[in-house]
Amino acid sequence: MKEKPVTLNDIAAKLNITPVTVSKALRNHPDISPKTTKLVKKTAAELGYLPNIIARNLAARKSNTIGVVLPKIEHSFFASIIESIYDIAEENGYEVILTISQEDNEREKRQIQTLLAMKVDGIIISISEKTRDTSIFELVKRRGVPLIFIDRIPDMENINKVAVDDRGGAFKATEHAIKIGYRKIGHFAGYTNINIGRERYLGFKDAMKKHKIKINPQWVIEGDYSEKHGYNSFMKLYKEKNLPDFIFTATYPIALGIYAAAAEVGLKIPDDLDLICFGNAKAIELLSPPLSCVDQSTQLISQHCMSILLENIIKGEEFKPKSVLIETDLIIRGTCVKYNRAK
Amino acid sequence: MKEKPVTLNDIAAKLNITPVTVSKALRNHPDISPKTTKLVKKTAAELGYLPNIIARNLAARKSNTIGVVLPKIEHSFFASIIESIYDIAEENGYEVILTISQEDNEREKRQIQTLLAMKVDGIIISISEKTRDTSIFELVKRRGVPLIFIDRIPDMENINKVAVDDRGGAFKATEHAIKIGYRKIGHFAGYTNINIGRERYLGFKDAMKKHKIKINPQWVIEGDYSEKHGYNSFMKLYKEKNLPDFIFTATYPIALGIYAAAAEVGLKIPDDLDLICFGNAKAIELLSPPLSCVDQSTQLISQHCMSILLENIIKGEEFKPKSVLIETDLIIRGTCVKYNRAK
DNA sequence: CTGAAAGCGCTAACAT
DNA sequence: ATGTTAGCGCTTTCAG
Repeated sequence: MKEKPVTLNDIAAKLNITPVTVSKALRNHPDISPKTTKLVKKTAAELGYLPNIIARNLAARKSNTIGVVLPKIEHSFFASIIESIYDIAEENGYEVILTISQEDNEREKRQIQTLLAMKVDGIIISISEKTRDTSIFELVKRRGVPLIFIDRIPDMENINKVAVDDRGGAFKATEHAIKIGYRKIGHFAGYTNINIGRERYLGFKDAMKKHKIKINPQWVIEGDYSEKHGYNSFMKLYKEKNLPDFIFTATYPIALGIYAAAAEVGLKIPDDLDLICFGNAKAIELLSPPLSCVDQSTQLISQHCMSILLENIIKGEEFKPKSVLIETDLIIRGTCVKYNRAK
Repeated sequence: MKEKPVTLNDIAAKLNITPVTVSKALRNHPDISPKTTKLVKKTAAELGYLPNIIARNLAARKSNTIGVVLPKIEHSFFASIIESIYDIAEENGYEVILTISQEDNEREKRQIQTLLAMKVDGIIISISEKTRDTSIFELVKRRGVPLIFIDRIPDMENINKVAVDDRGGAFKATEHAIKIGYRKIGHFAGYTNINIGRERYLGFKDAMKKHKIKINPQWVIEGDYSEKHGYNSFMKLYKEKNLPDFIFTATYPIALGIYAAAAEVGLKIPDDLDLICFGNAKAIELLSPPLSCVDQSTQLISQHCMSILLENIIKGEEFKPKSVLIETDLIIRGTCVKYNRAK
């Protein structure tokens, strides 16, 4: 019933040559004469030969695969990043194995172990919001497996990383709000145990400090990166009748939560409450009003990430860790346009 | 410098037993005494042993991996599906290898070949919008690799599939528009060479026919599933001053394109043009007005899909193909609420 | 309960 | 230019 897969041996037998010759021919090894190579390839195609990648990887001690660990995929930032990673990997002849930690650091750890066990040639990771223990990353390094962090990066020395200029971007956004006239400014922050939450908060602080505006600590609310955080934090302040005029949010889902909450209680954006967020997405472009944001190029992140990782894979031990910082762009749409609280 | 990975042999040597015993102990084989098993596991942990999955798979002729081929990932429908697939796979001890065809049928074909070459235990696929040739799927079947199609399904006999009741859902949406009073109804369709495009069009037609409304062919525009299709098709009709009162779109990105185009030319939704789309997403819930839609449960799709596939993997040859049809729900939000063209 | 033998399908090094 | 030998690290019979 079930077709037995053809192997190197089958095609060798048919041609009265050895499997080794076939193997080499298939991989365009210069040893083999063009004539034989051609013949072998033709026969392989006829028989519907597909190499057993598992056996190949075992023998070659190389998997031609890179592992990726992302905290989420249902988020346009990560979805977009992984799409380009796949594209670039394919162009360079690599497979990719994606795992999703779901923001769970234990799961993340298990997934990294699995990736090591699968003998991936390199690992790309954006850590979960709960990750604090870096020992697993040290293990990867000790094993000599090239590793690169993107966007969400632990505090470690001598690592490859592609970070976004979170602090600078947050500064730009906050300063823009100040420049158009806002003073009562809040920040719905991400957890500050992780770089992106911390840096975005610092950028916010930098701008406030530069313009000598006192930060109202009640308006700075730390939480996760979700809509829920935005919704709940807004509602809390709303019930306390303690809303600021303007909020800078650490992610776009947080802003989405605010949109939903504001609609629910009948407050108008940007008239009653104005906003800007960190991170771009199709979803916020079509909001009403379209949400302004700090844009981070996922294209650039993926490109730098892959080029560093591939170089590291090729050079191996002698490769010196590289670090790239991606600049951000301020995109002003329907929010954060002008001061709306002329009381 | 680089740590050499510990193997079965290393831990066998240390314990003065054979690798075979170690191998069995690690996998809780009943052969081995609890005492030895415990000792082996302890030592393995101490040495930081990680099994070489490649070698294991080669020897066991089983990869414990399922392959997934999706046309896109930056689309909330697929992102959501793949997230649950990962979760369910993990619960059942399977790895997943995801590939993305980017709606390219050639790439899709290569990816399926790679998956076969990697000896995956099963394959889940949602075909690209261009796929017409089904020979590669026949090959998979001949090779005896369990295969299941989800959502986008080719015309084939005897296959596992989890489809959505596209026709019924499209009917519901269109009929709802008719019931609230619309008569000038258009449909921005997907390519009808693929089931979802075809079925959604048929559902639209069913409803029109049932209510004896003539379909204006100029208002039925076939295209891909993108925003661009929505934008361009809207603009075309707009320029011809030939817009219908109401449009049912085959996907939510198409509707997003219409929102963008309408905003550009200053037409108000739902007053000047009303809409409903097939497929739900966070992004459309927060539009202004929130877009009504036909909702398809990604949860259910993933669950059925995985349970059928896993059963097929276990039963092998004797398994009879299964087919599931997922019902849809009409979600009415800020569009498609009442007839707005009281002229 | 433990081990010895054999091999999964392929590739790398070394001949010829 | 082709073949020989050996082995990647593990698992599966089958013997003891």
